[in-house]
Amino acid sequence: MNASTTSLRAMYDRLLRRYGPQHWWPANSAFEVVAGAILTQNTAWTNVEYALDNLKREGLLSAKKILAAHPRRLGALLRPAGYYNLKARRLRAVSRWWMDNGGHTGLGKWDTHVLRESLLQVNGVGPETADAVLLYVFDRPVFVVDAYARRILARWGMIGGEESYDEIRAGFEAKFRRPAAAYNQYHALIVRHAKEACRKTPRCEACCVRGRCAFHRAGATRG
DNA sequence: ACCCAGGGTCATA
DNA sequence: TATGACCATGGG
Repeated sequence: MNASTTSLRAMYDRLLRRYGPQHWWPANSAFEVVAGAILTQNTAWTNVEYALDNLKREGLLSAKKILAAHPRRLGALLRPAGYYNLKARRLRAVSRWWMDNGGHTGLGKWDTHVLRESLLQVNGVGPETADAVLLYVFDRPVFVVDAYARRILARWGMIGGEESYDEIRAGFEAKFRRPAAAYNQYHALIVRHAKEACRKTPRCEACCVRGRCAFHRAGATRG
């Protein structure tokens, strides 16, 4: 991570001033965050909401109910989120993990590193999903490196863009040591900024690594 | 008709 | 270790 450009603290202050607190993760329970983290993999959040609404309506938004549900039925409810067969399996896997380890109460007592390694053993949970759960479910001070964060850090000149997940994460955390609340806020602000700015300006400063980003390519929008 | 979205796994070389 | 195929829907 290249610190020669803008400081992470300065960018954080600017984003917070511009957008205000973001109140993430949108959910009514800890397990809903876990489910959302799986469902949002490479998927627009609006589609995830449809699937989460389906689960709620059917009373299936808990680890226990998901494990008890027929895989066929679970898949049908997840359909709007895409990859629904895959995600049905992943949701089951993470539900099993959740239940076997005492849910929010039991897992909450674990050391952060141990918790992360355990999450990574679950099929369908990779580094980003694991970090999202650590941060938004268990309030651990970790930086979630999603596609937006990668693009923005590249746009800010802090990374080249080709670095590994763990490299970016470690670099960020080394230069921005804060309580979990700040990492929570930062990640949410990045997503907010990337989405918002990218849809309103011809050459946004949020996600365009060089020149126009994919969203602004000819034909994508009339920007 | 194309492009994209809050990734991860698995097979192959 | 590192690429590539695969997973699939809804919205711009």
